[in-house]
Amino acid sequence: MTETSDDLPGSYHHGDLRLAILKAACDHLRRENAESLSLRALARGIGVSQTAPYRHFDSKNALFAGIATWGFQILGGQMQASLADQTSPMESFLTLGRCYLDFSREHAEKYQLFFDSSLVEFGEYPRLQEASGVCFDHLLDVIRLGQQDRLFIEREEEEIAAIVWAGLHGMASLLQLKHGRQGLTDRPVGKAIRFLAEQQDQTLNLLLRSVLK
Amino acid sequence: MTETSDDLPGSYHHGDLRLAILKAACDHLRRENAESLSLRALARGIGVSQTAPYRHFDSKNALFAGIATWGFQILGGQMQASLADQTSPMESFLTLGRCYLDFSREHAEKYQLFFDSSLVEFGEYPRLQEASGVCFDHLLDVIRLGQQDRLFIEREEEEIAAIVWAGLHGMASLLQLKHGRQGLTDRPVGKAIRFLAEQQDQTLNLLLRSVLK
DNA sequence: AACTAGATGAGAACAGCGTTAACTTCAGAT
DNA sequence: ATCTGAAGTTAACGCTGTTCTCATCTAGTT
Repeated sequence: MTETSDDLPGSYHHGDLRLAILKAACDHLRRENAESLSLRALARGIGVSQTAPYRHFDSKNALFAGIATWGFQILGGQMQASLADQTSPMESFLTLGRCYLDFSREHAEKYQLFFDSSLVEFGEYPRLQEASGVCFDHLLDVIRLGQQDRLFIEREEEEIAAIVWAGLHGMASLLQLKHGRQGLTDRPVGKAIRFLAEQQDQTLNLLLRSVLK
Repeated sequence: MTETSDDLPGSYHHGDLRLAILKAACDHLRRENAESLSLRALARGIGVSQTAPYRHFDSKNALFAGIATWGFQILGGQMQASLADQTSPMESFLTLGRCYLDFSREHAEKYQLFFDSSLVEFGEYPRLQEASGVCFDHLLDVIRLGQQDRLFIEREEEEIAAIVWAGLHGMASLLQLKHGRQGLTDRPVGKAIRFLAEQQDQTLNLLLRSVLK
C-alpha cells in the first residue's frame, strides 16, 4: 500500500503530512485558484492542527516553492522517459516539445507556479533551481544532439533553447486559457484558442520550425 | 494641472480616487508583487479610509480587473498608433509584434494580469472582455491585410493569430523572468534568457516566421 | 435660495488569514 | 530505561477583505 493510513484513530503523527499537504494544495489549485488557498483550510481538510504544516513548510511561499519543485521533478522524469525510445534527433526534439505540452496540461496547477514570481521566489529555494535546471539541461541535450545533425539554424544551444522554450510556453499558456477562462467562447479570441487546442500538433510543428534550418 | 490637488486641507472628497488607486496599485505591483498587495495599505498610502476604495471597486479582484482593463486600453491605443505610419502589410505585421513586446516590458505589472486567471476572473467583467477583444481585433486586422498579399501560410485568420500570439506571449513571459527572478545568472537558463533579451528583434523575426509562407 | 438625491468618504465590526512562541507527544538510538 | 529531536497542538498577535451604518459633499430641481 502506497497510501499512508491516515484514518487510524488516535494516531498523533500523520505519517506523511508533507506529501498530504502537497497533494491537497494541488487539488485546491486545480479546482479553485492560488489566491483562495489557505494553509489553515488545507490543514483542516487533512485533519491536523492549523500550525502542523509549518513543520514541513516555512511559509506559504515555501509550500508553493515545494509544489513547483515537485512539478519540475515530475517534468524532468517525463522528459527523460519520453526520450528513451527515440531513434533520431529530430524525433527526440519533437517528442520533447510534445512532452512539455502534455505536462502543462496534466499538471496545470504546478506548471502555472513555474512562471508566477509573485507566489514563488525562485532565488530563495536552491532545490527548486536545481530541479528546474535539470529540465533545462534535458532540453539542451536534445538540442546538442540536433546540432550534430545540423538540424538547427546556426546559433548557440542556449539561444535555440530559449526560442523553443518561448514557443512552448506561449502555446501552453494559451491552451490553459481555454479551461481557466469563461466567456470567450463566441468571440474571435475564443475561436483562435479553439483552433490552437484542436490543431496542437500542427501548431507545435510550426512554432518549432522557428529554429530549424 | 493634470494632477488633482489632493494636498488641500479639509478636502473630504479626493477628486479622482479611482485613478489614484489604479496608479498606486500598479506602483506596488511593479515594486513588490500581487500577493502582498493590500487594499487597506493602498488606501492608507493615498490618505483615505480603508473602505473608500470600495466605492470604486467592488472587491480586490475587481481592482485587478480594472488594472487589466486599463492595460488592454493602453495596449489597444499603442497598437493602433504603431500601425498608423506603416506602409506594407509585412511592416505592419512586424511592428505589431514589436509593439506587443514593448507593452509587456513597459507595463509588466498590467501585462501579467492578462494571464493570471487566479487574480482576474475574465468572465465577470464585460468591459475587460471588450477591451481585450479590441486588441485581438487589431491583430486580426493586420493578419487579414497580410493574407491579401499572400504573406502567410494557408490558415484561417484566427489560427494565424493564435500562433503569433503564442510566440509573442512566450517571448514576453521569458523576458519578464529576467527582471522578476534572481539566482539564474550563472546557470544555462540564465544565459538563454540573456540571449533572448539581447537578440530580441532577431528572435521575434524567427518566431513570427512560423506563420510566414 | 432651499431641498433633495446620489455619489463619495469614514468608522466600527466580523471572520479568516499567516505566522510565532511555548508546550506536548511520539519514535528511535543509546 | 532514558534521552533527544522530529512532528503535532494550543493560544495569541496583527493584519486582511468585506459589510453595515452613518457622515459629508456635489449637482441639479423647484
